[in-house]
Amino acid sequence: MPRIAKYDREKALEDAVRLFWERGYGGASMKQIEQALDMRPGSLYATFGNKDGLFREALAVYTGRMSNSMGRALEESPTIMEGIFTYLRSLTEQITAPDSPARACLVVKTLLEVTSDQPELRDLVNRRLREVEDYLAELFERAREQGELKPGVESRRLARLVQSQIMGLRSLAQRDIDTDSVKNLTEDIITALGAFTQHPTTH
Amino acid sequence: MPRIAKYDREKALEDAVRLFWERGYGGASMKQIEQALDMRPGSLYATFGNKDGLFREALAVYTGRMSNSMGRALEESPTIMEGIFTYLRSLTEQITAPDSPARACLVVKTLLEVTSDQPELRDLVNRRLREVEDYLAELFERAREQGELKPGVESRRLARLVQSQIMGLRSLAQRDIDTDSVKNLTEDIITALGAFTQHPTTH
DNA sequence: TCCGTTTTTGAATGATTGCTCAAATTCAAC
DNA sequence: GTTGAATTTGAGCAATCATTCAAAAACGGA
Repeated sequence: MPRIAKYDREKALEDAVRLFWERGYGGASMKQIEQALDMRPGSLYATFGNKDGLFREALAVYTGRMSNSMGRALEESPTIMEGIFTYLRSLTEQITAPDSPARACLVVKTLLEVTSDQPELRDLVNRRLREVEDYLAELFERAREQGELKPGVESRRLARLVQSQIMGLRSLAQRDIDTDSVKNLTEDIITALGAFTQHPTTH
Repeated sequence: MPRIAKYDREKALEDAVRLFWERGYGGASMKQIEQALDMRPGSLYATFGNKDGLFREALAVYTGRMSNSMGRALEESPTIMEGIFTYLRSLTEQITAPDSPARACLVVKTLLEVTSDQPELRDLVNRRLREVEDYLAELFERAREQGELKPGVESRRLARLVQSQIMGLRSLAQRDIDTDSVKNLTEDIITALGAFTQHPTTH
């Protein structure tokens, strides 16, 4: 067995996430990818197949990180709804960090970028977003059973509402706007979601 | 004075709005623009300068339409907050129409697409979004004075919240999702905003 | 040290990008 | 008709796009 792989696959994918997150799928050229990952075309194509393949793997890394972040917030919170609010605050800290490649979500950026002549990518991001919706719906169904939600609240509708809140928060945060305004917005979103929770939101 | 302009500028801009709205700025190639507007490169560049110039004019047409739509909703409503809710419902009807080029907002699509090496475009969309924020803030300041808002609600924060709601609504609607779910989401957003209004939301 | 396999390199591919401009066309004025 | 200015045309520009592949380099095993 000769020659060990010089380039760490994980390190390369981290760089890819950063570049795609900052510039989007179409906005990141292979030349820029070569620079960011410090790899030559031959190695890139041998390792990831093509630009699509690299993007898919980078997207998987990105969504995995986001899931972990939400999971951690839920673990350290006494109730599900408080876990959601804790996650929103944690997310706000993350995206307003000075070294964040972008504040908007990479999945949403791709959703808004991709057209009907890229059906594979389109289906991929739709699948990811549907998975998040399903996960949230399960969470809120448990929250409902535990009396955390007002009577009559549908868990799946609340799931889509919360997903739209995250999309809106992160898209607005992509504006040229100061960090305090983003944090205020997060608190206002939590307040607004209080219309669906049994007990008034704490903050 | 010879030769009258064959191509109707307004008609061309309408086609440009449709194409850019569907495919985004970078996703619409000049070849596709030539087809959609039925114009040859020479006419295009003579009329609009370059791709940037065409996009700027198309964006102005788009934002003008959106402003009109909100203005109409506010006119036909007895209070400001009801006008906002009427607008949200009207917007939902518009974007779920089968011939809509996209459900997501063209300005937000551009905001998430544009990078730091396109500072003019970046500034342009930020300016437009700031204008909407300012307009909403004035509206909500009036609403506050007329007792439509709960005590302590800041008009500018509410303006950014509502803008983020619209961004979230339209971004989620861009998912492969049925019309009824979008309409339900709109109602849930209105319910959520009820946390800031003096009288409970009607629907 | 040499071998054999794998990885890396980077020049080159054809297609597409936004854009230019000389030539052809069109129409009002006469 | 003829003229003359404005508009339209479309071939063609250099640059960039994603991608390929033969050659060079790198390294474990002998």
